[in-house]
Amino acid sequence: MPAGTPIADLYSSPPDSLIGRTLEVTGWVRTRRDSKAGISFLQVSDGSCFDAFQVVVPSELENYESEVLRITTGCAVRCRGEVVESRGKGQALEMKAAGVEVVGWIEDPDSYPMQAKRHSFEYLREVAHLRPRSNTFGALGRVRHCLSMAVHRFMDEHGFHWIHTPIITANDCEGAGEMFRVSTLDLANLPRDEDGAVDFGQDFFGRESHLTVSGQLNVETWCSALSKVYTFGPTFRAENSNTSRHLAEFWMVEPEIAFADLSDDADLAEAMLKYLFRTLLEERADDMRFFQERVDEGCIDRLETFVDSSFERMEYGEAIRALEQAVAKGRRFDFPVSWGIDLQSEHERYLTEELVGRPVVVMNYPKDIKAFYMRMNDDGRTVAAMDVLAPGIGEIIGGSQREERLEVLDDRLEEMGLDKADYWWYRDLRRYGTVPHAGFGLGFERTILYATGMANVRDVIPFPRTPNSAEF
RNA sequence: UCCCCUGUAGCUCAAUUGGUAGAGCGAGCGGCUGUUAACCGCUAGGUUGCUGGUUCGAGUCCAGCCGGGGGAGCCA
Repeated sequence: MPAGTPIADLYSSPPDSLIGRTLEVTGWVRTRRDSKAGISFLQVSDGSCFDAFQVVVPSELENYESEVLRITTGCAVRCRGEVVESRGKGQALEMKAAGVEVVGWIEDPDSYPMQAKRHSFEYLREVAHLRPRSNTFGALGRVRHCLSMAVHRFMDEHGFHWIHTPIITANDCEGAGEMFRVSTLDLANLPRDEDGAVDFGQDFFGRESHLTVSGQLNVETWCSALSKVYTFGPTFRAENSNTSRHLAEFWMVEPEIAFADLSDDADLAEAMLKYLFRTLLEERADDMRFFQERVDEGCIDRLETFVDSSFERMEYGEAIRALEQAVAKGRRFDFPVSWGIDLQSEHERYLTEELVGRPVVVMNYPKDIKAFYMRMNDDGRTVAAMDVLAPGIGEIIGGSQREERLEVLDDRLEEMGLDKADYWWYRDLRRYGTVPHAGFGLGFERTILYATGMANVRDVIPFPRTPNSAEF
């Protein structure tokens, strides 16, 4: 019982090669329209491309009255018939059905959650199991896949190796935010040590373990052998953050390159993003056209401009000066601007949305606001860190050159009150054949937001996990 | 975690200063048409998120709880 010819194939093949052929189309009915001239029209979608395919059903079919006229939005069907030139406008080809089998009915059409009408994204989140059947989410599914494959293709073509860094980590030293605990202990009856603390020695791994917040530390080890590596997988943050750009479970691309500095890192970020967006424009033109028409009319222009222009690069110090100049001209910010501050959302927005008008890379931040592993610059007060800021989204990439000098790294660990012993294998990389290297993390969902003009990360991942929300 | 907004039919929303609910879309039926966001007519559909309070009377006011959204922080 194989599926029918993919509808994408019907649209990508020359019409002449299809006309006159008898074949099958399988999918879900988007709409049914009847003509009392004795025919019905079914728009059948199988998700292989944006467009549905029109099936013309003559009333002569033996199940026309009994079944075809009862077909509603959402029914699963198998249609067999001859491909003919369409007599109507709006499509070149259509199927003249010789048989229509209703494979799956809609139990109660009146309460079917995915009716043939516009739905709000908020509503669709409540029916995440059915929302893939909508135009928008079908398009997002194909776009997400396209970008995923483009990540791997870009990396592969540039000599990178995909490293499957662990999801579970027993290192309590990743540093970036709250972590989800992984445990097999009986929560109702926790083992205690003599001090009354939970005895994690009895836990599955014999120590505390968590879900990873980043594959970076692990992937650095493989970078120090295979030179060009990356991770691409889920990461987890137990932060209680409730915004349109945060998820508790999200996907991240993390390249790491050896014999490289921050400038090489920014070059890589630029080349990769351009490749991703160029691929998207080429391979999912149908879906992007939809986003342009219904979601964000500027999305295609934005990507085309991005692909054709170079990154705007800016030193942190320059960014501060630009903000101070804006203040001098009367621009108001809630948070005061001075050298040394971490940029607030409003500051980032100003830089990328107002000052530059497209993504901007801010480089070399004050050391006190950045992580221990970022490389100390010669000025002694900044580190080789970079953030790529995008309009409407904020930070889409965070990266840095890593500190490859053991003494400097140790100083930083001490300065930040971290225990060297916890980082023994990370420090080993600096003891044995250490090398300048750099990398970054690209937020995959935020990238999709930027590309499509969607406004909320919960809508660009199939099953969003956020505080208090893990249905489905 | 903090601040703001919000919760009425399957969905999107309306309901004057508190007087016990309406429309559009969707659905069902009928009409019309090679239709395509089809169109026209009729019909069905609601214990107004939950609990309590004020009042002669609560969708409307108050308190608590639950859910949704936006923003902040954290970051990707």
